[in-house]
Amino acid sequence: MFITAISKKLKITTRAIRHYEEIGIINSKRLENNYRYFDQVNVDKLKFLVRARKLGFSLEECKELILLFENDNRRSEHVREIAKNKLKSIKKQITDLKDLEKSLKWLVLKCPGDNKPDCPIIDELAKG
Amino acid sequence: MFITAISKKLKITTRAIRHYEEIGIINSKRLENNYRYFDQVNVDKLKFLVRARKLGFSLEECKELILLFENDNRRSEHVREIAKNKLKSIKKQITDLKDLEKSLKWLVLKCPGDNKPDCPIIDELAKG
DNA sequence: GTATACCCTTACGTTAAGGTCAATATGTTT
DNA sequence: AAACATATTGACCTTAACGTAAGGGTATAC
Repeated sequence: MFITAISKKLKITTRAIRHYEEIGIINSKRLENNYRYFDQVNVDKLKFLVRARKLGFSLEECKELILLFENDNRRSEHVREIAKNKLKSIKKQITDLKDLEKSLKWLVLKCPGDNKPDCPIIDELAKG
Repeated sequence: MFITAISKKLKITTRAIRHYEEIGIINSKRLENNYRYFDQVNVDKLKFLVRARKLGFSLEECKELILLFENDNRRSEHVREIAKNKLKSIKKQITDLKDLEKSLKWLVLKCPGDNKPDCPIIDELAKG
């Protein structure tokens, strides 16, 4: 398959695909005219990558996962460890964002939102 | 105050402070030796900025908030609108992350995490 | 007179792509 | 064969908020 066909199939841009190749996550063959050609193996890898990205893994992490994907001697504990770490960081992000949400909610609630300058939000940010 | 003193006081790096100045959010005076000098007004602005950053506002948003902070003719509804928009985007981020968390949790649970290659996480990412 | 603790500017690196470009390549009309 | 439309290529620019390093000035203490 050519790059545009895959990009449509996987709903990602051609630019993204080239980027993944540039940083060595995936690869492709070249035809005589220098066009990229993706065989089934490469398409499957790309599919894997897209799915992993959707699960929140960074490209670095995806790279690692693909190596495991391709390694028949992998240990599932290794894969699980990566997923657990990601889960941990996602949990932290959620906690942090919830804290922000709480503070912001409270401030928005306290602010009259009228045409006068007195504003508890500004006051809170400015307080000594 | 000099830049290092403030950075220690506000627990941010000197690089961050210079950056804020570079992009025109804050400003400072210069002494004869070209050192930055921050008077009380500038320190207060920086404090405001640091607090706003902690609440998750981008530097662009902080810039806007500081303009309102300094504008005695502001309307509190303007400030409230900015905070409400931020709140909305934070809520969306939380929802998205929770979805990821759910998927990952399930995968981690299903994976045996032993020394064998069979891994439901890999299978899930690779599935047709 | 040198050690150290500051301070300065310039400028490239980071994440994960998206945008834009000119230069080729291919395919279809005329 | 020439004109035109569409694909593809690599390369460089941009984003956010700094981090990091290089290379050099200044101030105080010992």
